[in-house]
Amino acid sequence: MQRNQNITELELYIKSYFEIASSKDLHSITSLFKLATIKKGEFLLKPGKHCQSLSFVQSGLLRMFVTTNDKEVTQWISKQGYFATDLSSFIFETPSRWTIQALVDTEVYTITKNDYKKLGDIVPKWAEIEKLFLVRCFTLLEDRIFSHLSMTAEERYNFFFENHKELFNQVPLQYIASMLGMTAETFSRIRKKQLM
Amino acid sequence: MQRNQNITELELYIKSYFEIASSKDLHSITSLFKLATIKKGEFLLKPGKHCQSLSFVQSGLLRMFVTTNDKEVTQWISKQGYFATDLSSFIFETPSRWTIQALVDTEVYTITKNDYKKLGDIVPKWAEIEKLFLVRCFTLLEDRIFSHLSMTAEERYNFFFENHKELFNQVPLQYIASMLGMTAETFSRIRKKQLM
DNA sequence: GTAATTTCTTGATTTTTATCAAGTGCTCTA
DNA sequence: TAGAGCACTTGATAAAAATCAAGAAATTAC
Repeated sequence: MQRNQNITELELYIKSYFEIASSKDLHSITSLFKLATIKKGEFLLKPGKHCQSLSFVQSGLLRMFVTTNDKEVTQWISKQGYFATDLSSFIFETPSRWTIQALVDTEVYTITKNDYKKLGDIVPKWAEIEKLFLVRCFTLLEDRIFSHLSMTAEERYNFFFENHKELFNQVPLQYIASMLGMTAETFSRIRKKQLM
Repeated sequence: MQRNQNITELELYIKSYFEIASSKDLHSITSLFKLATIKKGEFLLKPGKHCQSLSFVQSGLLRMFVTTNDKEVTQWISKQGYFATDLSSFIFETPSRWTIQALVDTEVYTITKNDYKKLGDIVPKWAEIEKLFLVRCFTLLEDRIFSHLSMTAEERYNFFFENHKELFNQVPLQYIASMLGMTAETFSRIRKKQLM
């Protein structure tokens, strides 16, 4: 029962985005994802390693970041219903550039590279589903670039706040600041302004 | 002869990035792309339209941009060996967000949505090639976001200059400035500094 | 529950970048 | 070849954002 309920998030996700998938296909896909728990502070991926898995966040939060000489840059925070991986490393089997770390105890449905490769054989429409998924991701990144070309820090703050309110009291704000391309101080001042 | 030489760029591209494709597959793919010429100033795509085609630049330059109330934002400039399309519109058949316009007379190899759909049936490994292509694009965008999270305007200028020198005397510089997320004035000042 | 650590805020200051306003030079065209 | 439009530069100024330095507040560890 608990098990069924857990799998629901991932199934729901695929179902809602890819109507294309039949119930049978849906089950073929999700059954290859294994539930795992990552404790707060633990790492799902470290830079230089080959990323061997693709994870779907069932609950909790994962942060993807890079540490350069002087500073740490947060690229993305995956909340419930989002995926986390170093896509390039996962697909091309190159060394990973990102660190992925749990911000809180996090439940993930994880598929290994090996099982991932099987999907094409098992699920007739997998190629199509995968394509649609990748294009969706591509478009999100395109939008994010656009936000840096056309918006001020304050506009990016507001836009992100509208779409991810719940993160603002679950995540150290410095990480959101970094992800939006501003310092923690600037973030703090914008935040104050918006709350008044 | 001329014809053979022309097709080469696209074939070379696919060949060099996707070793996976056999000569036969290669020809199946490229033969669906039709050569077309877009005169300087003409449009390949206008916002609101459904993007019906994917184009590969054989020679010339295409600019992808958005016009908002107050300003025009250049998202990308496709030079020889690059593709141009509104990917989201092309795949999901939604209204396009971008304008794509030729900066100079431009030769493109273009495939229609209809023909594109056939590729999966004609080329056994198409799904794999397409996936690799999309992941490559995804990674480029990821890098671009990272550049906005971690670099100053000057660093972005230098990085782009290193990788796309030839654009600097082929394209109105204001477009490159916009694409890098800075004003034409800032771009001009950085440029002066680098030339001295 | 208290100390230690981390996160967040605030103020002062500097740096970066945008904006505004001219002016120069180039290119295309008639 | 004159002149109309662009594209680019330059300077002065304003605005945005970063940096530096304390402190306050919250969280974690003991």
